Amino acid sequence: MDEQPRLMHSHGVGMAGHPGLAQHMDGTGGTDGEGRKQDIGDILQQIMTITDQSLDEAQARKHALNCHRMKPALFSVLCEIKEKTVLSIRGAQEEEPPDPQLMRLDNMLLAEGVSGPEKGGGSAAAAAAAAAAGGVGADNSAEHSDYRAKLSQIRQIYHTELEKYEQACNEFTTHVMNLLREQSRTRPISPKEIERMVGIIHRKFSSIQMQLKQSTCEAVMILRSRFLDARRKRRNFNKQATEILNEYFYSHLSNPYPSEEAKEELAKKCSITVAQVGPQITLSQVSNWFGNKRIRYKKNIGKFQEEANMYAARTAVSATSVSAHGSQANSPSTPNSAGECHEKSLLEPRADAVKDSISHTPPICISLISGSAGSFNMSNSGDLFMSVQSLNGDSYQGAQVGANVQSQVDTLRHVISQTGGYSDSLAVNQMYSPQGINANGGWQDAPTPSSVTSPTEGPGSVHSDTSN
DNA sequence: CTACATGATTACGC
DNA sequence: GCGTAATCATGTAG
Repeated sequence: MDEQPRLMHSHGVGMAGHPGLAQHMDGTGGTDGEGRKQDIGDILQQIMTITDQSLDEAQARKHALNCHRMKPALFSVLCEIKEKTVLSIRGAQEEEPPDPQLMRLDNMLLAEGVSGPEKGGGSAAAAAAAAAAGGVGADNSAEHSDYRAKLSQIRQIYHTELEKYEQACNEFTTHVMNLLREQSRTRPISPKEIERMVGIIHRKFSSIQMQLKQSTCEAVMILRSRFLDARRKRRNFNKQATEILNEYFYSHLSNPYPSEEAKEELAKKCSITVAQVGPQITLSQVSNWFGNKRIRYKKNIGKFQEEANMYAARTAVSATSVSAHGSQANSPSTPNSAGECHEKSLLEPRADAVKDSISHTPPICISLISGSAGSFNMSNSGDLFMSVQSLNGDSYQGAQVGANVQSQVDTLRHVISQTGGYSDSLAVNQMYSPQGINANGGWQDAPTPSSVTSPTEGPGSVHSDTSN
């Protein structure tokens, strides 16, 4: 029933609209269009008025509320209720302990010199890295500076990012605080809640910061591991350095444990000998070298026999020239290593033992000769010469020693050319067993033929320091 | 490319 | 902290 008229009405309205439009388009009926425009304008005006009115009204109401004498009390009550309901639930989470992971990251960044004071930290960390790698720290400055440069790069990026984050955090916090303060005029927002909100924002940003710290740490670790890897990279010592080390080793075969000073000496000498720009040889490298040498020599003496003979011969020659001429004019490296090191580091602490060995000197010489085929015995030659030198200093008859040595060298050469003559030595080994035992004492399990043959221990231990 | 040489590192004991 | 033994990883000669 109603349907019809309504439809009709709507239709009518629709139809009423259309003709107007058509008319307008036709360019006819302008007055009618003007009237409609006016209508729309009126409507808009009305709407605007209404909005303004309502806004004003709202403002007025808001103002009235704010100015209401009950407002502060009401507000505080509402706040209180809110605190009790919402905040108390979250209250437990409020005070979380400092994140251990974050602390770790912070500590690491500090240790690596990323977050510490400006320049010192970086180089300190580089030095630490170098120390960890077993280096001296002063060497490989090129690698060092490279490391430092990259570290400071990381550092810079880190600080820039951190600053950015902090700034963003502050901006956002300020913004939110303003917003909340503004809102607090209309809804119950206590300062405490604002504080809490700020806390949440800070936590969010600190989690972002943690990511930054984490990635910075990763970058530092990668850099560091590369730095260490670079150092770890093996480079063979050059021939001269190896010779110096070998000379020392074989001339102290009975006790191839250079003292700290001896190591320093050797390291210096090797580095100097490496006249080129090549890498310096550090103390730890000398230690490594001796460690490796000892173990490898011990494992396969046969393999090193020839080498041992060669160096023993050299040592003998140099020692001869030393004791015969009292100077080391020729071949700078060889006599030096045989001479200086012994005197300075290896001989001095064992002066009593050396004195002890005086009476044994001739037999030792014999042993040297006879045992030349076995590197172990050869080793004693070096020690022997060493003690001879010191004995010289102790006003032992130099001439006699010189003669002894000379004859040894001659025999040595002969024996070396033969490479046999080992079995003969056994008997003589017995004669100088103190020396052999010495060798066994300090350089114990050396499964050298001579060491095997060397018998008793009793007196040996007494003299064992001779070679030391 | 392979085998060996060799400097460096690591695990362990003292 | 040093030494040993084992091992890794690279250099080098063939």
